[in-house]
Amino acid sequence: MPEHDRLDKSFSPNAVEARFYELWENSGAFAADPASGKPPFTIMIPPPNVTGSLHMGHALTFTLQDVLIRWKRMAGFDALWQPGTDHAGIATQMVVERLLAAEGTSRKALGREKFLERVWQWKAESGGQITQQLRRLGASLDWRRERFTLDEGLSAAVRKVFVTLFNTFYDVTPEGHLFFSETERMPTSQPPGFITRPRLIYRDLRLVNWDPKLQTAISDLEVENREVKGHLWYIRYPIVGEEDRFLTVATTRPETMLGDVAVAVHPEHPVYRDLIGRNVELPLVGGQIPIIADEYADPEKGTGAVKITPAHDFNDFKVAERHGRLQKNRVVIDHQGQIRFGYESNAPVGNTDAPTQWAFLRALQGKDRFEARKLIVERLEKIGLLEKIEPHTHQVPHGDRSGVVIEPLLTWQWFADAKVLAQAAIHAVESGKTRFVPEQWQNTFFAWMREIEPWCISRQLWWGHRIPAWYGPDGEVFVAESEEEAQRLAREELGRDVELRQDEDVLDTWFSSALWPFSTLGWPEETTELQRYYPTDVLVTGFDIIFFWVARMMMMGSHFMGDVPFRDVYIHGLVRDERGQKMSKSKGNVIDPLALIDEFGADALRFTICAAAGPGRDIKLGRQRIEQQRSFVTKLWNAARFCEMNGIAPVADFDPLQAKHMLSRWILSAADSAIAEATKALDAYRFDEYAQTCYRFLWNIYCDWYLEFIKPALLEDSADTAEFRAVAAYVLGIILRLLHPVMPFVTETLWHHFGFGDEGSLIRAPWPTISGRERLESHPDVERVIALISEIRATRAVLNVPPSRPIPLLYQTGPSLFEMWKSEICRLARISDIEMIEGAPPAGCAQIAIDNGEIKAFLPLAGVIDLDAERARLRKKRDEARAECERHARKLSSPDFTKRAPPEIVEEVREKMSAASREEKAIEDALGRLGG
RNA sequence: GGGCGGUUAGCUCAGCGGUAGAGCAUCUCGUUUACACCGAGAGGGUCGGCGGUUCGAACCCGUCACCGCCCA
Repeated sequence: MPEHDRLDKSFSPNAVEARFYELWENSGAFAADPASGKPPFTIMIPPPNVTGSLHMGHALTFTLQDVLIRWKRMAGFDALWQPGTDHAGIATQMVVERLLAAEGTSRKALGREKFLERVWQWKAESGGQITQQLRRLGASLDWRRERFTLDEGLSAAVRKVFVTLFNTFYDVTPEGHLFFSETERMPTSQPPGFITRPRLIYRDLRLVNWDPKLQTAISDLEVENREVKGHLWYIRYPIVGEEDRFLTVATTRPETMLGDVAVAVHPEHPVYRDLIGRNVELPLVGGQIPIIADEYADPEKGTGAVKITPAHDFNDFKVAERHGRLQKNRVVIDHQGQIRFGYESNAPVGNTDAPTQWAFLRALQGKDRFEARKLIVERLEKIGLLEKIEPHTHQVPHGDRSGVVIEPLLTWQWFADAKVLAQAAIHAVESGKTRFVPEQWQNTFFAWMREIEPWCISRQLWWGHRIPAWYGPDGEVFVAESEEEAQRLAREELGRDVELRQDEDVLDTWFSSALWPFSTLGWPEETTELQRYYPTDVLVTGFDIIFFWVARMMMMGSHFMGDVPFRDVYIHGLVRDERGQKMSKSKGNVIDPLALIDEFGADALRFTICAAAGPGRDIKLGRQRIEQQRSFVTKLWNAARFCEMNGIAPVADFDPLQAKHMLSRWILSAADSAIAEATKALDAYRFDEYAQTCYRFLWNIYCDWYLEFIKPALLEDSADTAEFRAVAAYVLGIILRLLHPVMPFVTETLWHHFGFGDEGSLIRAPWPTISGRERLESHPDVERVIALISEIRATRAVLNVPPSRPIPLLYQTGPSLFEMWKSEICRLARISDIEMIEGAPPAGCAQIAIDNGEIKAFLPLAGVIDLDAERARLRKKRDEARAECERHARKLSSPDFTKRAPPEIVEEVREKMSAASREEKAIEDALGRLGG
């Protein structure tokens, strides 16, 4: 053992964590090495927001990833764990805007350029704190390769992808196959014939989810539906040409009536069918709108008639599209969520003699949508067109960042044709090129991908990748990777130099994240990294992120790389609090992983997470659980301390195959089993089983039995002592290596302390392998001794013989077991002496039986124990044996069973029955001796 | 309304066709070369209900109930 201080009485994580982390990082232990010649193993982290700070969800996902990467690194792979952050367009812009507001200024006051400077400044000062926090967790990311989605390289990839997709057209063959054609110079004014061939990225006037607070489009995924208690307002629309006849519609958003273009009823509706094709007057606004037939109108809902407002409702938009002649762009609410007539192209109709309420409408102009709702309802009531109001609970879309009600808004945006891009990704999962673990998540993936809507990729923000599109004087679009290139295209198409204006908008952050698995490796350059590490081996993430990351990375990776971005997608659960509640700031049940690390150490947190990470389950975590699991870290520490005190240290050329003693062979064999099980568990992403295997082996085998068995030899220096020490050290070395992926700090500390290797070298140590063919053999003798000692202990406990009172043990026939293991039995079962007896045991003995009564022993306790208690104990055991015997007998007596069940099962049951019967007999004998 | 997942010992969860398991908690005993964040032991479950398939079901199928998510 190296010369240094003894291990402290307890492990102090805080004293070693930072030091080891630095040691690893500075020595290049985390670094992937493309030149290594080892097989690669790659994990890309789904990049966290640059604004983010470490929460329990991160702690979970990064712990699992770190376990995998450390394991593979030890197992001889060239492990690349690619770190980085994304620029989080909305979140970051909000953070900086808040700062500006506090300084009394604003984004708009600063102007775009100054604002962006400010954001970069913020990023330099406070961005990416999560990368520091991940170090506290022990995450062994290859920091030298850290990337940011707005890096020059990644930005170039974004531009390239955008331009390429813009210039990619697709067609569908009659067989339904997609094919793509790229052209670099497709004139904006497309010749006829090309018009039917859509681009993979295009600009379109469509309804999008508009966040009136942030004033940008957001994607479907950034919208969350919240249940809201609202109302259903029943509004009467006068039927044209009939006095006092109305068609009543029910709506949750009365203010949108200003933009109605029709009323729809079900084509088969018994009452309304005759109204189809006629008109109603649009109240307040005036003018006539048609009554149309559409199955969207559900006869069961409301009145069965629905108002159609295509410019402000997704469903209505589709209805209007089906009825081509309807005016689709009748916009009455603007980007700030205010009433705005004449916004785009339309104004109130007001061209008939219907009672248009001009003054009222003028007063509405510029009013907030919710205030307008109130005013409109009041006015309708006043003129007698409000039939009734019912309370109504419904789902209302809210922006997940801003928290305000989303307004569907008709705007020009850029879209990616997700439907087409999804095809290859769907196929990859169908064909097993990418595998979900647990498998059922593929259904979620399929459901989303098969129904996917066009992906709105433009955002009305400043922080992000500016859309590489430039507009000419007459609105011609030139999409290019640079302004010079756009100029060239413009010159080519227009025949002259013109002034170009770049699109003001930026791209959705997820657009760049989707490229992460290859853009970080240097794409579009053909780097060695790209060739070596793509496709990556596994993506580890939560199910809430399947659509955001998994789906989009799959789409982009499949399209641009021609292969999936990852082979496996491991989906873990969500972290919840002890009671199963989702952690949220508003509930106040958030736990800070850094506080837990401070208190219990990173190893304890990591082990707790790992042990709880069963497949397809959410993970309930709280302080208490970590406190409990910390005892395992302590157990390891104390076992090591015991070893240290007893001069256990690695023996240089120790060969486990040469170990002679039965105990040595038994523990080495058990270690082999633990290695095999732990490795198998990790291979199957069974983090819980991996943790449990290590736990059991260290605690219930190594500590509880092996160390206990060898204690006397350590003390007295017997012939076996040297071997026992060597084996103990060897097995400790296995334990440290097995546990290193999940508990890197304590294991690394002990590794060096015991002289297994240099300081900080465990991370590079080889993953343990099974030591030899016969190691997985069984060792019935040791198992029997353990069973015997356990039986004696149990008997003593039930009979209230205190451990402080040694008692003798008698045995009848001569298995050498008792002689061979005499001292162990005596010590561990608190036996004073072991003696062989001839003939029947003396009266008043308690009987110990193992191997179904094959091996018997007796505790002569006459006068010491309560014979009634012993009788009761034996009767209970006998009844159990008898019941078991009968159960088996019943089975065997059924001809159905013996005829139809597999013979080996029948044989097994027969075995069990006879064993139970022998046991019953043995106990019966003992009872007889006790006269009961 | 559609889909997915869950319902097993007081708690947290394994097991997913051949006699119900672990950890924690509870109770009893215990200072024995580390460890009371410990050691030895014990008690505790008709595996959500009902049907079905099977020689045999916690496990497969159907159905219902309750809980939780996701999508409309």
